Amino acid sequence: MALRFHNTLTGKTEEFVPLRSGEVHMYVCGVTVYDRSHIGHARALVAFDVIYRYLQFSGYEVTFVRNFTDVDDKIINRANERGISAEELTDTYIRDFNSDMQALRCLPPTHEPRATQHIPDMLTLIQELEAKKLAYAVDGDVYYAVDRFAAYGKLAHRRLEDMEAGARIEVDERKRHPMDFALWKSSKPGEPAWDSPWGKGRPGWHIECSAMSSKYLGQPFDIHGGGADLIFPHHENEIAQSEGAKGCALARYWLHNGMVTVEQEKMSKSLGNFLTIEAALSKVSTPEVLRQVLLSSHYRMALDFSTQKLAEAEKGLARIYKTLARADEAIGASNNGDRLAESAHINRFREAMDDDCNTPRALGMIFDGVREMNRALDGGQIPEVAVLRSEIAKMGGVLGLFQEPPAQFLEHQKQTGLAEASLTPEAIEALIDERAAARKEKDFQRADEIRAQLAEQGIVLKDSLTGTTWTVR
RNA sequence: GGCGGCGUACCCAAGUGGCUAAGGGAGAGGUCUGCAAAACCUCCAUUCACCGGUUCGAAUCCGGUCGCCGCCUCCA
Repeated sequence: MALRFHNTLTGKTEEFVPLRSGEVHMYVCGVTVYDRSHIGHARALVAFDVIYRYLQFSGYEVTFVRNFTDVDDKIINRANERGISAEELTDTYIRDFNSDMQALRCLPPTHEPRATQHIPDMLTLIQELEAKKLAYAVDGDVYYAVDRFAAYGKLAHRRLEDMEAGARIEVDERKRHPMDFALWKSSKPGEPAWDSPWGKGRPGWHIECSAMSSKYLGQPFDIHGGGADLIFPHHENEIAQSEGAKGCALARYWLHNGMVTVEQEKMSKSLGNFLTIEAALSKVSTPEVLRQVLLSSHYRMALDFSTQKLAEAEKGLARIYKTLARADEAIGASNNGDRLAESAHINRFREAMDDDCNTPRALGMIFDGVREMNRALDGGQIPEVAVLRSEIAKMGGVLGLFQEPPAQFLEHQKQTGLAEASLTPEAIEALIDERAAARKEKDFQRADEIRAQLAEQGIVLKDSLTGTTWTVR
């Protein structure tokens, strides 16, 4: 089966055929850097990171562009509040963003352009629109004339007339049409400003994506992605700008991820229910746990975030890593199953991923593989184990999961759990020694007392031929 | 008001015309163990919000009802 994506533009799931064979050009809307990124951003970033990885896995050469919006009202206001420059503010949050991305194992895109570094490209584009009478200037501002673009509303599947009816639109007398949007805004004193044919000012929000996407990817390009909340107006306006100016399509496949909700409500600052990536990561033993949660539901569905989901993902990941650790021990460092032909697992994984990047189904395949691997381990079938181990590594590579050495993951989880318990490893070891002595004396009553005592404090003992080891919870 | 989506077991979550409704978590029993843990095995939805219809056959298509969510304003 061929790779298929759900395309917002057509409302259908379609086979993916890139413009140029073997190459994919993809643009994803990044973040506005005026604050820490939250788990809603993480959802979008991870979703498209997996799509990026899977396209590469499928043999495509991918050019992936993701922007930083580093000029906008929120940035200016926040910088003023703090008495720092907009640039200082955005530099700080770009650094934080990068560290979040690294933690979440998101691969760096091919290009990460910043809006402020592409002002001339935007000015050129606005002038093209003005020349085509798709834009008009009023007192140093420039607006896009939506009713001059016949296809306006085609992405969001709305008609201009319908939007006016119930919409909460601020009436701006200077606009020719209530839905007209700013391409260029005149600046007040003290605000970041660039020279333009219309006087000092700064770009509107949507124009940067139109300018930067075509600059790095050409037009049309293959895939344009972002959160579902960007469909209207942001992406609709990008289409109006780019297609209006160039007379050809902007992008062919429009992909949108679903929103993250908390207790059934979308995260937002006003509701006070947003959770930063940093805060979410502080609740888990390793960042992969958050990534696992994010990939446990299909990228287009709404995802209701909860600490329960984190806990379940933590257990699921631990199950996988435990098996991988067993496998690595059984196989030994030298041996590997890479040379062996791909088996049914990889093919079923591909089928799941080909189906609009169905990561929950793909994870199901992986858990199937894990069970099979444990069975092979129990049965001492090492060659089978080696093949499965290599397959799971490959599938994990596409999802950006199971990338840690298993022993390291398990140790990490142990440490995290231990931090919540009130015991030191030394104290635990001492009790284990005492228990070992008791067991040697066949004093099982005392031995069981120690087990129970530790269990009460969340420490689980595991006896084996080589001695007793412990884990948390 | 317009547009879009969702409602599947105790919880999470795939499946969108036809073999036994994936997978994970929780729970129950078993194998193993001095006892445990882990792992494995078995069980855990004759049923997919509800009501009609189409069909040889529907969770899946069509119509309607109820409930929830998102967008239409800055938003990933």
